[in-house]
Amino acid sequence: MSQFDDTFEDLNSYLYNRLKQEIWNQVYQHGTKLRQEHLAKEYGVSRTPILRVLERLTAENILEYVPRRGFFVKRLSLDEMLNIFALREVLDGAAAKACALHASDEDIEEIRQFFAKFQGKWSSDLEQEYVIVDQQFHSRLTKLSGNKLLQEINDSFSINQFSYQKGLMRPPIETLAEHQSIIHAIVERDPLKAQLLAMEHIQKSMENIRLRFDEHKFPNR
Amino acid sequence: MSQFDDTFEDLNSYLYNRLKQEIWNQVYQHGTKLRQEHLAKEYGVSRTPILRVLERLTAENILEYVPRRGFFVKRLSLDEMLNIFALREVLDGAAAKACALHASDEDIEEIRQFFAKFQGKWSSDLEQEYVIVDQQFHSRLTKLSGNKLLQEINDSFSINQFSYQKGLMRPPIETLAEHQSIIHAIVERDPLKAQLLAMEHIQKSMENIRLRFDEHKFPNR
DNA sequence: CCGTTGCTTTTTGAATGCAAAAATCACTAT
DNA sequence: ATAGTGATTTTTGCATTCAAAAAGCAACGG
Repeated sequence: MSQFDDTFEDLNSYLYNRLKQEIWNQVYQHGTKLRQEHLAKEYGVSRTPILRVLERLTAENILEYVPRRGFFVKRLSLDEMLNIFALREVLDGAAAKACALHASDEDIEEIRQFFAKFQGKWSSDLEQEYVIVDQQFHSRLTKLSGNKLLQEINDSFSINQFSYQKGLMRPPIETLAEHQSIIHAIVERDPLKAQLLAMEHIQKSMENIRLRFDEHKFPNR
Repeated sequence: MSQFDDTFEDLNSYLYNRLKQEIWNQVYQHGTKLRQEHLAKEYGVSRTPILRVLERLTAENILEYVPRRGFFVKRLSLDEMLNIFALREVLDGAAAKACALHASDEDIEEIRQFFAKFQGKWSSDLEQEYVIVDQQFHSRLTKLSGNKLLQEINDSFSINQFSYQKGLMRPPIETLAEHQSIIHAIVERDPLKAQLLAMEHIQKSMENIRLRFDEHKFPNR
């Protein structure tokens, strides 16, 4: 795995990946303060390399830094969540458009196969797998757009972490159809259509968040 | 100025702003290696706070970090430049749309006045001022969109630094008209039109970069 | 019972020290 | 000259230290 390479290559990026992963996995809850000494002990290093990582994750908007107080796992308000989706709308739109324009035929063929295994009946296992493939699909489109900035932005600002949280996803049946139609537009090399469909796709997810929030006031915090 | 507040508030953000500014002002050329000791002496501090800042600017894509080698002022290739504009196209589009939708009447009135002083004849002074106002205009739209993420992204990834570099700007006469029509669409509360015009506006700047690059191979090594 | 005050402990911010890697330079041999 | 080699200097990476700020806590008074 690439995580192992990082281990030997460079302590800094190893710690970075590890902490980011643990935040992702909710080892540290939203709002938690990350004490430097604690992390240092946990990872068997001193505070110095920890601080570098904290600084970096802060710049990526995954942590929040309050001078003289410390670093906290960022807790997202409804507004911030909606902002993320408003952003994803245009980013994923741009990625889909660029794919339709620039991706190679082989890459497009690969995309076409992405959801092949989800044609039959749904099972609980399959639904779980779908969440992963969904995420891979979006990240693949971003990659194939050829715009590295798009990738970097998606990795920052908690965008990916947040978008695929448990409890926020729409039912696969809904989103599968949307994914298929985006793929279709890309296969047809119709940039505008791909863009608009990708944007609608995210808009609907955004609407979903809004609804859930209104209902349960969110089981978070 | 807010820069002064930062000075007294927090060494970290003071150093951050200062170094960022100096990179902006080309005190350190693209590609230059930033030696920690040198910066520490320059700013009269130790390497520790410097390192934090370097780490942060790296996450913002303004510096490049090579393990065991150091931090370098990032040099942008043509592709990276075009990527920035491809991104700005959708970001500024989203901002303009959000303004047309959500900005208050007072804020819109303020925007309407932005380019009032550029109605008459052009002078060299006025052209210089226009560059500033241009930048303020775009950043104002982003702010009024109400989406903080949009602002943060524009501040990161060298997007703003790069977009308003000397030598990349189009003639004011061209862009002024485009700015006016974007403003008009916002005043009319026409989100779609505002979005499309903003996107076209950036597209044209992108085309401009491409042309310049073809011509002179760019006077940037 | 709650809030305030002052003391103790914890945690952060920044400087310093030291080992290891990288860069530089001088020297040699081709 | 040029390429290659080894010694010296510089620079980075990480640990440690210490002062200053913040958090925690206990005694006190309302």
